[in-house]
Amino acid sequence: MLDNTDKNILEELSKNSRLTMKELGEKVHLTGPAVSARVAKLEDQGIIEGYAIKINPAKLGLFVHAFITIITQSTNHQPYLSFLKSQEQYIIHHYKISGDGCYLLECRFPSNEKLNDFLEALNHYANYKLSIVINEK
Amino acid sequence: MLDNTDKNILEELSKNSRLTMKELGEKVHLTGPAVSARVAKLEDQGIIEGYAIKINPAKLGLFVHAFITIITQSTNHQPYLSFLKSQEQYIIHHYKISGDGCYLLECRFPSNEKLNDFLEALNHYANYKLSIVINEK
DNA sequence: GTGTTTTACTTTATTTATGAAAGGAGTGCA
DNA sequence: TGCACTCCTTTCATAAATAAAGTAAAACAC
Repeated sequence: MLDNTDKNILEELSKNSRLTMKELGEKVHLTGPAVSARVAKLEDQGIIEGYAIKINPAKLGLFVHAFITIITQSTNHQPYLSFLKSQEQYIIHHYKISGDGCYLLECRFPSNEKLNDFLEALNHYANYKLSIVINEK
Repeated sequence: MLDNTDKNILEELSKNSRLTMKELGEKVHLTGPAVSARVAKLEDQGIIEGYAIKINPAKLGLFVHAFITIITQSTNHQPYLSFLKSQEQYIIHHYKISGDGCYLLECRFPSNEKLNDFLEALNHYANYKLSIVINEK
């Protein structure tokens, strides 16, 4: 399905998706139009879903990175889900999981105070276990 | 530090980082050169760290998305860390955390079989708790 | 209040990249 | 051998990026 050139294209675009087609072509030993056609194909196949930027969260004042495992008390998750919708600003990802909880939240907060506020509000809807990220890697 | 135009720029680039500066300019009501200068500034400030692609993992055959909480037995984490380095293909993120474990791993595997192989190997170095992602959101 | 500097922008002109079209090389197949 | 298909290159018209110059408004010194 994907040959080595395609894999190289994905790798180069992962590192820098704003390469020009000419630059990308040079990296994978193709001309601009050739690599452009391949990228279009990868988009059509849905392998490339989109193009995004990497933002430094600390520079935006988001200093606290937390994972919160949710254990809902009630079988009706709707109140919890509605609450979450009101807190979208802090939520990066929200996964439904099997294992030690019902959901896993990945969040970023400006401060421990805001995290504390969030947890107090959350506690009306669910129990939780908190993990704070100290470091990546 | 950031005005509304900058926030709009970050939002638009998060949705599509391959916009031309001319298109981006139209969205935030600036000319190409003006928005180009702002983006360059955001890069210099380290707010924009880079440009990446969103890849559909399932289309690359990565069907199993898992979070693994690591509880190391020994105080010497080095064997575990070396083991991880040999398994880089599966690791998306590796966080050092406070809370219910020492580390949190975010991984993607082609299949439950590969996940099982990974866990059996992992078990020589650490205890773990496994959460498998059923769904995002 | 006046003159100066700074900042952020627009306009213009040159350079560079994109994208469409045509053509060629290699592969599979009847 | 001849045909169809895929994937590529080359060429060229169009569009975008970028550098440079000029403008307008705000900040500041005196």
